[in-house]
Amino acid sequence: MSVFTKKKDEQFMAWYLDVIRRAEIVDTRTGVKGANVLMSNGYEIWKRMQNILDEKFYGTNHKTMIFPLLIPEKFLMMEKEHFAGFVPEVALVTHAGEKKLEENYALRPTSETIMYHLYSQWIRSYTDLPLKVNQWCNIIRIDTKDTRPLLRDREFYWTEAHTCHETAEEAEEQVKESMWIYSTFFDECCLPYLVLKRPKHDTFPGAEYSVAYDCPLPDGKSLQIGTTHNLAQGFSKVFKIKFQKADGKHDFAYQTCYGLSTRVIAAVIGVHGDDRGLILPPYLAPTQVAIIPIIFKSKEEKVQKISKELYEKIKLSGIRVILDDGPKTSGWKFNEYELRGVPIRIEVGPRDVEKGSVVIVRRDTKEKIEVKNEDMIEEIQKLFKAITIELKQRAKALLKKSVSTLETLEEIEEKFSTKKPGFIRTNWCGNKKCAEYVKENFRANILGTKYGEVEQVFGDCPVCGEKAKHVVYLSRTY
RNA sequence: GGCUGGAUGGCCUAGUUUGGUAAGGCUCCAGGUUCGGGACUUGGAAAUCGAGUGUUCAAAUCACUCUCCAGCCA
Repeated sequence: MSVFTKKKDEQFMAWYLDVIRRAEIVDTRTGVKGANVLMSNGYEIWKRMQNILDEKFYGTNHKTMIFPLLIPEKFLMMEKEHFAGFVPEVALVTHAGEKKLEENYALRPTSETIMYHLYSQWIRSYTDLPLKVNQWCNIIRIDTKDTRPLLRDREFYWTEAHTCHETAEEAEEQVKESMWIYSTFFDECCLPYLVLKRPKHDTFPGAEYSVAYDCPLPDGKSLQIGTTHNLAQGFSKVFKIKFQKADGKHDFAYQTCYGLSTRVIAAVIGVHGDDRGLILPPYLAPTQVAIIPIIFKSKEEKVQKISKELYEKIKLSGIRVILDDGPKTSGWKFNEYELRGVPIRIEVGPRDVEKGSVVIVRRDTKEKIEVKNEDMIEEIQKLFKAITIELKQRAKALLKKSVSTLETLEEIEEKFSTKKPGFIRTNWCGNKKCAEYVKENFRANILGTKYGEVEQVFGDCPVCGEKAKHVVYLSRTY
């Protein structure tokens, strides 16, 4: 059996780039760095993700809206911290053709400013609260030379939700609700992750605190796949989102926001793929079942006919199925659908037609089973569940394998000198200087402390030797 | 931000040292034989060599400028 992709285990990035190109997830040949085509296979995955999330957003009374792409530059400057955090990477529209504009517009790097400008006009009374708005859109951040398709782009798609509340407690509740939405979503994507409260110096510009979802990748780095921020009244005071309370007094809204992007696609691909290509969770896969007729000369008619019948039957049951009766050889097709991560392949050959059965092959385990035609639909449904469980178990195993608890600087240094360091769980004094030391010496970040769980410190800060305040997680990040 | 490479049919690459008819593989198209793990064969299509300027009888090749891409480092 020859190998059709690069070795994932040995050169992860080369494997990743090879696979997303060949599986037609993205095409980068647009002439603009970091702004790529999300091709049908990639977009269909994103669409499934949108469906899963939208169901949760609607179930929790979020409204969907779309705000403009163009934001007055002056809005971005209103919140000083926010401005400082984002401006270096903001794309500015300064001209219409040759003519200079009187006022510059930013292409949204994120929508806080434009949304909150409107919120201040919409909200008058506590009866207008809570306000929970989600939008699906693209955003532009010219932040880096070091772009990687889906992992770090200059233009990408995301969901951003922005909420306003009457009290700090309600905002805190909203943070938890967002975490429920995201966590259950990541679970459905079969992703492993840690939920970490970011240290003060790595908090979203303008926010009170930030919580992030960090996914381990098999190459020993981590990927931030979502964030939730408690904004408190930082923005509402600047944008004057003010309301009158039941007791007649006035207050500024307590706000939260949370977002996640097409990066999640990269995480699914990176976590689950193998040397043959993608492995997609059945509920995300654009195509769930591929039927491949095995044509032999003189027996082709029967095989074609049965394949077609089975195809219609599966399609009718609501499963996303394709029948590939094209001229390529069957071997070619096997490899192609494995590359694309189709969870289940059905082979229909003369032998099967004789027996009134089919051969079903699982993408995740490569296991082949023979199933009677009449049991086929039921078996497919069963396999979807089994594959999902298998992928979740793999995710869990990867997370477990990725975290190592270490106490001394020497141990940490040694771990970071290995090929796949993963997450390191250790103690921290809370001092920014020690975080900078980690950054400079290990090219790693202090991601933060476990959210919703106080972990007992088990030693001193490995960097400065002072008494530790927190148990934190470090890793190299994308 | 710094350094180092690179840009030639849809894709990958040769050709640049020493200026002179742009070559090969993959893919694609047509036909024939095939099909239970990327088949074989015959024929065909497809490139103003990243952009611009210069040198020259002549530039993919030399010089200068620019753009974009990749990798490594900060």
